[in-house]
Amino acid sequence: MRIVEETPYRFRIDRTGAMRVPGIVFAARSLLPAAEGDEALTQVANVATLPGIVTASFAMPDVHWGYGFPIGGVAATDIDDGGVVSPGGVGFDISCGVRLLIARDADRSALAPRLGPLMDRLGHVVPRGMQTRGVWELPNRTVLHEVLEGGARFAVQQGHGVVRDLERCEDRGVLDGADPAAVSDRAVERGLGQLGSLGSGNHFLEVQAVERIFDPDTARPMGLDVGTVCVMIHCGSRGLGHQICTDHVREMGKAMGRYGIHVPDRQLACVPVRSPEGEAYLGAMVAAANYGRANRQLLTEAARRVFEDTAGTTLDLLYDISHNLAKLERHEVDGRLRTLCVHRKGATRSLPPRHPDVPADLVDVGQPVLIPGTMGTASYVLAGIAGNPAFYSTAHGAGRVQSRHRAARHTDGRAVRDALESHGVLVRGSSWRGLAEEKPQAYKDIDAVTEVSERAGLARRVARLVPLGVVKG
DNA sequence: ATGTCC
Repeated sequence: MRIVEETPYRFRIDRTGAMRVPGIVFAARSLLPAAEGDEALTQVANVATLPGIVTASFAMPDVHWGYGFPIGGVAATDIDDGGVVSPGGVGFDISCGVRLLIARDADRSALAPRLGPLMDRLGHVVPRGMQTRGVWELPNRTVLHEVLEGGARFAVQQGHGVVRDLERCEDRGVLDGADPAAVSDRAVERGLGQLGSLGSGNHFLEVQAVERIFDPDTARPMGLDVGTVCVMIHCGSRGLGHQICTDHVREMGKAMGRYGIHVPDRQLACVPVRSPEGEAYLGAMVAAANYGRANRQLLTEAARRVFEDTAGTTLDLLYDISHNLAKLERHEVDGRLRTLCVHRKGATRSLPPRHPDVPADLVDVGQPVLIPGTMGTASYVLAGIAGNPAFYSTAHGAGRVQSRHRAARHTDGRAVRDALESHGVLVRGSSWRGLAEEKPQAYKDIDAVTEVSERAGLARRVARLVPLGVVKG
């Protein structure tokens, strides 16, 4: 496999073999994996073989190895030209995403004396870790089905939030087309008790402060200034989404042959979007997406109660965005407007100014793009820009450079906590093993990832946020 | 990511 440097921030994998389109990697030499034989870049090339794929198999600056598709991958298929949908292009944690809340009445210096008690309270009320119960244990399947169909909108209707929250959610907090019948009994069982919980791995709830503004004219309407206190919530659809992915990968693996589809990796199981199996997956995926959005909404309410009680401040939602999702979108390809199934796996949608799906009061600046770093490092707010070449997508995080296993091999989670606290970041963890797996050294440099995202023409940096305290899944 | 393998 040959990597061609098109510009310092854009690399091309030329078509070979069964590839239908080239691979395009937005990165810098310093972020690019050791080119030949790299697993993530091989996955970029594998994705390029999928039926109906258009333009290119894209990789974002945080690309790394994943299940079938790379994490940090974007692939769009033309649904009227045999285009497929692949659960591997969404990921196991369907609708995993980020929301950012802004504290209205307390800046960093005002909050400082109360940070310890605040983190203690957050640590007490935010459910996290494997197999945890959520803050809203659903009484029965009927209510769960309402979550699957209504997402964050249903949560707000039930009193868990305010209407303004929905104006700042992707798709106003709910995607149409959920099909609870395509969600297995086992997925439902797993989903009943976990709504309003972080989970584990890289998921977190973090108290942050704006440390630097890159673009004041965009930061101002977003409500961000140096010293502004924020809460970032990163979580997904827990066991429900995981089970849906597992179920539908299995079904697609069996059905693929009937559609004459052959892929270079069985983890790329896929079927045409316009097929019974494809529609079933998308209906179940939308249900999980709505569950993930309701999950973040419930955790928002838990954080709000703590901030109001402990610091006397209200939390306003800046934006909520998923970075693991496939969406049917209209895009112009080769001069023709087409309906595409855009897979974003570890990639953030980033709509430009004046796009109709950007919240009305932010339409002049573009969609907020939320990019968390790893525990103890910075996170970023960016804004979508016109001319994004990857179906309006950009990076989603720092991106791993070490596997979980390698990260934890010679590291004690206590040492990770101590190092963070010595830098003034309060840590409320879930497991020592988990902290070791998430040590900052296991990830790429988030400053580099976001700088390259900007230089590659994917988005523009607005603000850099630093952590004050982290509740870790 | 995940009742870290039905």
